[in-house]
Amino acid sequence: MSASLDRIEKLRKLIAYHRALYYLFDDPQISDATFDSLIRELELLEKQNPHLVHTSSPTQQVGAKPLETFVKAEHAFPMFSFTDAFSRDEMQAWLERVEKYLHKKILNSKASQPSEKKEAAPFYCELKIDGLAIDLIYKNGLLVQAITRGDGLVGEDVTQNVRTIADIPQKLEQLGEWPIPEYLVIRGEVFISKQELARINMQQEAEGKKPYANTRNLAAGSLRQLDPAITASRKLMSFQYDIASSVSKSITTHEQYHQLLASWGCTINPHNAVAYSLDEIYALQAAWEKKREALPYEIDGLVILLNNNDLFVRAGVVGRAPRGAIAYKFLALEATTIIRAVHVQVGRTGVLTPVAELQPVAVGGVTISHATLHNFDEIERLGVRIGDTVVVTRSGDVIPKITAVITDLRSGKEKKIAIPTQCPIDGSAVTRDGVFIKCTNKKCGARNRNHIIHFVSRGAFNIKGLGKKVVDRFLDEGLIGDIADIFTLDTSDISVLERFGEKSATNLIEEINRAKYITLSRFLYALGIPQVGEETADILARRMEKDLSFKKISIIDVGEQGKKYSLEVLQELSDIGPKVAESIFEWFHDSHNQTVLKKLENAGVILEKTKQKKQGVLSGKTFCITGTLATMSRPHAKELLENAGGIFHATITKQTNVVIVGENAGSKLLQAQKLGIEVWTEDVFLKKLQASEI
DNA sequence: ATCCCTCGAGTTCA
DNA sequence: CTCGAGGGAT
Repeated sequence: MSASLDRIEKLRKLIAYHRALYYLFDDPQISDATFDSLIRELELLEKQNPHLVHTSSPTQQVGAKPLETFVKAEHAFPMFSFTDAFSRDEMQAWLERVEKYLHKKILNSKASQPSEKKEAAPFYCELKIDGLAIDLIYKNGLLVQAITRGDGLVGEDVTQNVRTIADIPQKLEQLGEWPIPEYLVIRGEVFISKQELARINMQQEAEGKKPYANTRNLAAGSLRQLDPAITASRKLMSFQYDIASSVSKSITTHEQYHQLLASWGCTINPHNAVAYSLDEIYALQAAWEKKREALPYEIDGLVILLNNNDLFVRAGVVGRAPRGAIAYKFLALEATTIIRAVHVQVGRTGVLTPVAELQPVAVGGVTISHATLHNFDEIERLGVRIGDTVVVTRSGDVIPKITAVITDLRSGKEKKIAIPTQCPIDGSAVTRDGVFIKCTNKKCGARNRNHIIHFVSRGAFNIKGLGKKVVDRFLDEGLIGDIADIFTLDTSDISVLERFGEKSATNLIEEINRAKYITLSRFLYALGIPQVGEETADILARRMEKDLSFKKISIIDVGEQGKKYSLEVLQELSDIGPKVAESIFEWFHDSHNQTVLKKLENAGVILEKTKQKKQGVLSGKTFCITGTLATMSRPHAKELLENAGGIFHATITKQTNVVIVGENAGSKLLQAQKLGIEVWTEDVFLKKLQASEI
């Protein structure tokens, strides 16, 4: 119990500190998502320990106290914030809470039928824009005061600055049937576009000033300039979305508030919508999560309100937020968690890679339990220790990344991560090579295993049915010791293994026999020579094929007895310089490698000529694929491309002629647009292929 | 000597 | 997908 008390105290202090940075100084040092993550942990702990909750806790407060530089102004109607929901379950729970509190079903089964949509919708959904809320006070239709949220009760008077925002009317005009009340308090969001953030940050950088972290940050900073001229020079935008003061009794829904606001000349977000069911809300949320990138401004979710104003008021306020509304946020792309342990892996090249074992945490829709720390310099740079609370991100990239350590949450029991002095697999000595620490034993178990896995992988020997799991079993059973042993396996070796029947054993052996015929280029790649990947292997193969006859591995004349391909000759090849040449030379010079080559030859591995590049409609063009293609896998697309004479590359370069985009296109699409590269959809690609067959 | 471009290598979860 | 580093151009 005292451990959680300690954690609660630390969290409270930390949250109060970051909240002050955020609200008072517009200078957040952690992201909103990280902040949310901390708040949620505190809320959970407080829930488990209700006796420890008191009003001073940050969970019981809104915002922070205003700064002294602006004149304080009291809100006539307190400004609240919203409770967050991150999942459908939480939305469901919210609805149940509200219904229980009101003793009333919000959703009657009839209204959720599309044909019964004549009644007012139960929900109103708005985009939750990442800006700051503002109170706008109008007297007889004239804007007299604008107040920031502050702590919800007292904010700052920023009227002069707000007068520079075009989207906020200085004077309301009656455009429809509704008269403008004498006294009116409108709520709105002030924000700034992503484009404007980019423009201003470029300026800041040119002037050697600190760039703004995000659009919210910039909007807040711009609104709180003491000189309104600066505010005016930045294109602040605004939508108005609520009326706090009372209006005609005939207005019964939140949707009508928006119609009213529009009829008075306010700026309304055109994307707001009503919803008749939770399912509709889910669909909207999912749709916006996809489309958010395309919006000119940042949104971090949707705000869902009870559309009926009477019910909304009756639902009251809980803590700091109205019960009748909820912020349905998009999946956070980062979260905080604790490092439970650090394991060291050994890769094919002998590099020791530290991998953090994390307390599982949901980030961007998946549960993360491991994250690479890359190398020991990275650990040093982050200053991370075992037991630390860290920030894990998963933005755009699929691979989770530890981006920061929250040192304020340390209890003192965290352990430093020791730099290994020996290989964790076999205890061999290690050496330092740049940022990497490497196992010196070339036959190290882990290295051998990963080497074999590389050898049979697609792009190399491409032996189907021989993946990591099977390789591990064969190694454990002593069926194979090195890559060459694969080719001398026979059915009887395998079929004795558990869960390996006659049939699957035969299939695998057939697959292995088929793989014995391999192009020189793939063969060289499969060997796993350091610095030699697919491209370099191809260059090397094409050179060797010019003056050699094929089939026998022994024709590869590099290394100890090598005369044909000396270091000098290798370096003459494009893209091969002294380092790569030396790596190749050394690999062939190694006696163990020579033995393996001989074993491969004896086992019947036959080299074939690397395929000539075909001629076709796509000849001479270089292609790159991003996203998921609907009608074919990527390797298949690659094959089709090459059959039509095209060249496939995994990455976009200046030499790329065409980028083919599928579903969920990644960053490559943006890059292509930047470089002005032609973009084809899958349909266009298929049509071109068809044209080539005629 | 310096910059820019490209390749190699490592890695997560469902 | 991104980082680091090798290779080549300037």
